[in-house]
Amino acid sequence: MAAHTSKAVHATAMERLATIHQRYSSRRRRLVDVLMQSAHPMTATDIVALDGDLPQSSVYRNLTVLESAGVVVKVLTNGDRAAFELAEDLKGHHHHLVCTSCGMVLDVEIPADVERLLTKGMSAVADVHAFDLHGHRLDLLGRCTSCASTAG
Amino acid sequence: MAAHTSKAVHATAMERLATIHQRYSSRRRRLVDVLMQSAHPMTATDIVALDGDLPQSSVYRNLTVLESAGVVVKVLTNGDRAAFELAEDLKGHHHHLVCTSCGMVLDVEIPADVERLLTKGMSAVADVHAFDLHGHRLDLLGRCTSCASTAG
DNA sequence: ATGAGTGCAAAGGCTTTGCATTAGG
DNA sequence: CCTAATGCAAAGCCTTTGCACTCAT
Repeated sequence: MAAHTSKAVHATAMERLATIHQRYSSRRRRLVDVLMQSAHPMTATDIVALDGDLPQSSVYRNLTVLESAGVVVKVLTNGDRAAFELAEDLKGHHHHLVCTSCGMVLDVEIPADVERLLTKGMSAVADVHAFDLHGHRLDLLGRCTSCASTAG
Repeated sequence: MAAHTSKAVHATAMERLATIHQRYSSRRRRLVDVLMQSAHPMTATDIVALDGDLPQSSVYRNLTVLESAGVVVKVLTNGDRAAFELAEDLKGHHHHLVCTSCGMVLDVEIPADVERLLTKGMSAVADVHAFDLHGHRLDLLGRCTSCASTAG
C-alpha cells in the first residue's frame, strides 16, 4: 500500500503547496508526518490528542490548506467529526473498514480484479448520468472484532 | 429500485419502531413520507425547508429515533451536514453519485455483475480482518453536470 | 521589511437537550 | 390517566475566524 517513502511524500507535499503559493511550514509538515504514520484517518481531535504541541486552530487551518493543495483528503466516517488522511496518490488507493458500532476506521485494500471491474462499472454509470467522475469511495460496514465480542 | 409501496414502507416502519418500543407518531410518519418521495438523501435543513410544519428539534429527534429503529440511515456526503435516507431494505440497494463541488447527492444503481463481484470481494477482505461485515457503501465522486459546466 | 503562518480566544453553525405542554394508548 | 412525543428556547460541540504576534524570505 505504501509505495512512497516519507521523504517522497514530504517532497510532493511541498511541491503541491508551492503550486497554490503556500509554504510547507513546520506545522504542516508535522501534520503530514502524523497522517503518514497512521493506519487510519484521523480527526482533528485525534491529532491534537496525539501531538499536544499543535493547537486546534492550527490543525484545522492547515488541514484545510493541505486539502486545497491536494495533499490530504477529508474522510467521512459514521461519527460526528470529519477525519483526514493523506491523498490517494500519496498513500495508495485503498478503502475503509468502518465499525458502525464504535466508529473505528481501518484502511484496507480489495482484490485487484474487483477493483478493476468496479472502476469499469462505475465509469459506465457515470456516463449515463453525464457525471464527470473523479474517483470513488468504498466503505465496508460492520462491526470490528472488539465490538463484536463486547456486545451481542 | 422502489420495490416497496408507500403502504408497505409505513407498515415496516411502524413495526420496527414497535420493536424498540416507540410509537409511529404523525411526525415520524411525515418524515418517512418526505424521505420516501425524495430521489436523494436529505439533510435536516432540507426537510425543514420542504415541510415548514416540522420544527427542527422534531426532525433531528425523530430522525435519530428512526435511525435506531433501522428505518432510516445517515448518509455521509461531502458537505458539512448529515443527510438521511430510508434504510436499504426499504428503498432498495443503491449507491450515490456525489458532487465534490456542490455536495449534491444522487441515487444510482451499478450493474448487477459488478455488485456481485464487489460483495464477494468484500466478504473475503472482511474475513481477513475478522470483521463482521454487514454491508457496504459505495460513492462515485466527481462533478455534476451543472457544476462541470459552471466552472473549470 | 513584508507578507505568510501561528495561537489564543471569541464567534458561528449544526445538532442536542431541558422542560413544560400536548397527544396517543 | 400516564407515559411517550412535541416544541420552543437554551446549551453543546466541532469548526471557523479576527486579530495581534512571530517567522521566513
